[in-house]
This record gives sequence, C-alpha cells and structure tokens, in this order.
Amino acid sequence: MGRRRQSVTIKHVAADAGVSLQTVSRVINNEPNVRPAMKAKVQASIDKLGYVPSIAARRMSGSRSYLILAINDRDRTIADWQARDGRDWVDQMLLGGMLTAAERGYRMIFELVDTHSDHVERELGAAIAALQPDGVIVTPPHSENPQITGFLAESGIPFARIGSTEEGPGIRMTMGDELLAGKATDHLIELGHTRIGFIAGPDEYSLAGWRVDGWREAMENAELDCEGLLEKGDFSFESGLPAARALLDRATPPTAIIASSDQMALATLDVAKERGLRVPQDLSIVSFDNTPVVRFCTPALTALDQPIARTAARAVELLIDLRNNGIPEAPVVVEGELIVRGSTARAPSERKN
Amino acid sequence: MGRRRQSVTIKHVAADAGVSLQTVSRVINNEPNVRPAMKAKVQASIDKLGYVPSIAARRMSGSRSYLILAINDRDRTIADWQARDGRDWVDQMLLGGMLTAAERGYRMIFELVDTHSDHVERELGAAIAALQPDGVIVTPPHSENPQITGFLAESGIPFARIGSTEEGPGIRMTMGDELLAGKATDHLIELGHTRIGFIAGPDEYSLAGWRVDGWREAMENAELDCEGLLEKGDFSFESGLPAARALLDRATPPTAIIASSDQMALATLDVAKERGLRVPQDLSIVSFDNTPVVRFCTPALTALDQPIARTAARAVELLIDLRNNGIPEAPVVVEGELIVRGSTARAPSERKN
DNA sequence: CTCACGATTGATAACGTTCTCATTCAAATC
DNA sequence: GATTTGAATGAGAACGTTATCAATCGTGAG
Repeated sequence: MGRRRQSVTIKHVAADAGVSLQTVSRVINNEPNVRPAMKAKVQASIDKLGYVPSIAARRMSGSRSYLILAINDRDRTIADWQARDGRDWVDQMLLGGMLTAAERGYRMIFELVDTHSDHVERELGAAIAALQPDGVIVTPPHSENPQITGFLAESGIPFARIGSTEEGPGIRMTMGDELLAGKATDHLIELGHTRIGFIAGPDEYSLAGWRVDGWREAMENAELDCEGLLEKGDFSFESGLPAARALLDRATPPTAIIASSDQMALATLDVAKERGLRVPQDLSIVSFDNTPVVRFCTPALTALDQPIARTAARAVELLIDLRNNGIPEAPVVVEGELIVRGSTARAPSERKN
Repeated sequence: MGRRRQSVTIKHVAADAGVSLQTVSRVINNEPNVRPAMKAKVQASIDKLGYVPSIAARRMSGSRSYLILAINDRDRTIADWQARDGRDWVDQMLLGGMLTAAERGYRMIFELVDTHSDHVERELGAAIAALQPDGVIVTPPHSENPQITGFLAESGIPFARIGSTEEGPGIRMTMGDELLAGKATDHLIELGHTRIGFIAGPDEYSLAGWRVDGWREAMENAELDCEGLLEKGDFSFESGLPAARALLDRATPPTAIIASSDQMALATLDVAKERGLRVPQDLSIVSFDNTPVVRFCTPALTALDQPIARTAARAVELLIDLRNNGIPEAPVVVEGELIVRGSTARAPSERKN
C-alpha cells in the first residue's frame, strides 16, 4: 500500500499558470496584493485542473485546519438515541452547523464526550490534539462544566458556549429562554388562564432556571400567583409524570401547564388523559421543544421553537470570523418563537376564584 | 497570527524515550518487529506526555487520513429537516457511524450532495480532494446513481453502497427489505387478514421495489391475491393520502395496509379517520419506518425497525478493515425486525369474501 | 534622472508524520 | 568459524501547503 497522492496539487496549478506556489496560495486564500490579471490567470488554471486544496496540508503548514468541532454529551445523546426520541439537538446542530461550515469551506465534526467522567479533559484533549480544530462548539451541560470551558480556554482554541451566559472565556450564546418562557406564559394569560403551572428542568442546566425566571416574571407582571405552581423534572418522560400529577392534584389545579421539554409535555398529556381531562378544553399544554412528536400527538402541542440549527450556524460563523472580528462582548441571543397548535385554548370559565 | 503548533509531537516522545521517530511511529501504529521492552518504554513516554498523533500530519505522510465520509442527498435531507421530521436517516447514520469510527480512532464527516445536479461529480470530487477520506458511505438514492458510484470507483476510494445490491464496485449493503416486508405481511396474515394493501415508495429507490417483492411473495405463499392492492407514493405524507384513499375506495377494501414510510403510514391513519374507520379494529396499519412519531401517534403504529445505525456502523468497520480483509463478495445484510404496537389487530370478521 | 517606497511576486524553510532504504545485531545454516 | 537470513532500529526524503523573508517592479517625489 503505497503513499496515496493528491491528484492535482498546488504545484500543478503553479506550473500550468507559470507562476510560483506562493502566488497560487495567495489566490486560493483570497489575499490582497495580487494583480487582477494574475489572479484571473491562476483562477483559470485552478478551474481547468479542478484543483481543491488539501485540508490536511493546509493544517500542517498554516494556522487553520478548516475544522469545527462540536461536542455533545455522550451519555445523554446515546440515551436519547436508544429511546428513539429527542435527538433533535444533535440533529439540528449537525445540519445547521454543517451547512454553514460547508459554505465557508469548513467541515464540522461531532464528538461525544462524557461530561460526568473524571477524564473529560483527556478525552477532549485527545480530540483537539488529533484534529486541531479552529473552533469548538460546546452544548449544555458541557457548556457549564468549568473543567471543559477551563480546559478549552487554556488550550487557546476559540469556542462557543451554547446555553451559557456566565461571564468567562468563549463566545456566549443563548436561545433567549427567558423571553421564550415569557411568550408562552403571555399567550396563556391572553387566553384567560390565571393558574399556569410550570414543569422545570434540572438545575444542572442554567437554561432550566432562565425558563422558570421568564415564567415567573410574566406571571408577576400580570399580578398572578406562582405559589405551588412550580414542579421539577429532568427533561425525561418519566420525570414528567409525577410533576404533572403533583400540579393537577392541587385543590385548585392549574388550567394550563408549560413543560420544559417535549417529553415532559407528553407526560402531562398522558396524566391529563388519566385524570379524564380534555386537552385543550380543560387543560392547556405548552411544550418547550418543538420536536416532530409534538406535531403528531393528539392534539398537536403548542410549542416553543428553539432555533438550535440557527444557533449552531451562528456559532460556526462567529468562530470562523473570530480572527477578524474578535469575540462578541455580550451574549449572542438567537431567539425562537411560539408555535400555536391545538393544545392551548381559552381557560375554562371559572366557578370560583 | 503565527503558525499554530502541536503541543506534543512525535519528536518530543522520541526525545523523551531516547529512540528514533520511526520507532515511535511503529509503536503508535502497532506495527510488528518492535521488541516488547522497547514498546513499553515508548508507550510510557507517550502516556507521560499525553501524546496524540495529528491526523493532518498522518494524512500528509501516510496512506490513511482516518476520515470516513458519509454522503447524503442534500435536497432530501434539508426538506426533511425543514418539515421537522423524518430525519432519522441522517441522525442514525451519524450516531451509528460516529461511535464505531471513534472507537477505531477514525472520524466520520457528513457531506450533503445534490444527486440530481449535473455537477454531482464536481461537488463530490471537491469533498474527496479536500478531505482525502479512507472510505465513503453512500446512501440511497446516491448509492444507485451510476455517476456517483462510477466516480468513486474511478477515484479508487473504497466505498459502501447502502440500499443497493446491484453488481458493481464497492461494498454492497442492505437492510433486508424483502425479508422485512415479508415479516410485516406474515404478521398480518397470522392475524387473519386476507386483503393486505401496500403503499410502495418511488422507483428511484431499489429498496422500494424489494419491499414490494417481499410483500408479494408473502401474499403468494399464502395464496392471497395482490390484485389492486398496490399503490405508489414517494415516501411523503402528501403522497400517502391519495394512495390510501385509492386503496380504501375499492369495492372490497383491504383490512390492513403496509406503508413504505412513516409519513405515508401517518397519512393512511388520517385517511382512516376521515373515512370513520377505527384503527386497528377496522383497519390495521404497519409502517416501514420506526421514527419517533409512530410511537406517539394514536394508536402507536406497528412498525418495521430498519437498523440504519447498525448498518452505518458495519459499513464503517468494513471500510476500515478493507485494507486487510478486502471487500465482501456478497451483499452484506443487516436485518431489522418487526415491532408490534397498537395499530395491528385481528382482521374484522368478514360478511362475505 | 535618481531615489525611496509600496505593491507584487518568488524562493526557501518549516509543519508532523510515514515511507523507503540502510544499518546493526543476533540467530541459524553450512 | 564464516555466511546467510531475518528481526530490530535508525536516517533522510517526501507529502502539500503556508509563513517568512528576499527580490523585483513600478511610480511618484525630489
């Protein structure tokens, strides 16, 4: 098995155009100080020969690898995958980031890393040493793991923290969770609901807290009481069941519930059926995810669409342009919207308050 | 922006262990003819320094890039993605392939390419030239596009054709579509159904034909008539509606329908509701996909689970081991299974045949 | 007309690894 | 004991690109 060679290299182009290697390099990198005539001549040779630069060689020689690394939590990703659901994060990250990266001549590579392992740094370090990416995208809960963010900061590789606004190194990005929760709450208030329950996600995720904040603020703005209307889950279907039951077991149960994940929203739907409650006539439900399942369950759920793909795309752009623009001071917000479907309706008329 | 250097290189290891570069190289590549004592000494230095080889440098020098390229159809992938559904192919390919590749020190990169464009070869060629992957995984309909398979064969890069068994270059892989369709049909026959409709996929996909074959064979084995029980769609929800209507509009409509995709199965479910048919009492439905939606619709659909992730994983393994094992003569079958849920039941008792 | 200066081009040395071939050394053969 | 063989190690070139610095070319100022 001999050495495998690139079919057309910069040398062939240089020879064909009758210029030096360096000039060809300048043209493909769109560098200044190349005369238009020269540029055209070189470009013609490139097109004629179908030359494409090797990213391996570029990495070897230059300061860029044209690779963006996206890391996700392995346990959660595999668990979601085996459950055959909720994989939208990975999926959307992939597509949003991949397409944007490809447009700029970059590639995105996914890496699954265990957040809760004591050798996160080693695992992540190995990936970085092997690939030498130009940027790293870190998703929750990695993005809030100081071991990981610290390691990345130390290694000097630019990175974007998605779902983390805490001061610190890296580009901070969110999907406006407070705003989203506020939108959902306002929607329900407009429909006349006054007792709006909220099922939160685990504390490990800052965004879980922001969502609660957004709900609480909207409630207080409307002078509504939050007392006893907050339950906690861990985003899973199973955790949603007791949370929904606790809310609906109250003496004056909520007429609407916002769940922090689609799985917990589906659990709420199940509990409603179990209690003989009609959705949306007796109980309105809003989900915080907008994965396919919430469209096809009955009724289709009103949901908050988190623009994960757009966020990933934006992260890729910011990382690529970092060398020119530097990192944004403030957190970058890529906001989503409320998609109204069949699970929310006017509040049932009250007999007593 | 200066040259970015790898922190620990093979040189550092060689210096630390007091051996030549080549010896270190032999150890990391697990080559023969290294004395155990020497190997241990070098390995100790590697561990001590935390050395990880650079894939860029390995590609530059050697015959391997440690990259596997997986290509998917861009149009279909983006369309599915925007529809916020049916993205399981990409998703499972990614996870199945990625995990297996990572175990072997490889990475998988996704590339979206337009099958129906006249410059497929250029697009694919650019990706290959840039990345120089050690293997390519090609999914339908790419895997049946002679432009693509021909180009790959010519370029000499090993590749796996998923969903294509036609003679030709590359590793041939299927998910046993005929067997799967047979399983579904047999399941319905066991439940007493005699008129079992089938909604096929587009001709562009060989596997669509195999599924029809599997259904037809099972029907014929049971001496049942297929006449007028076959309709065609294009895997989309919209195409499923007229197909399902055509089947149910017959004088003696089928009591069970197998749909070649989840979207078409959901369409069939909608048409049944529209006709006032109860599922599964009046009509049984089997889907050929097993994406999350079919679990959460009402009733949850009995479905065929296509082991896409396992297939992708197997493809990665075969491609990596190609240099030792060569390519398998016969098509590699990674078979899936039938998952029985609430959409299939005993056939309604017949008044007349 | 000469000089200086910026714009444009080129030559050469890296980058980190593997390939190829040469060398050493020990064991096996005659 | 000399010769052959094969295993174990090493030295240097090569891979395709960019960084660095040197050389050349115009062009406007003096």
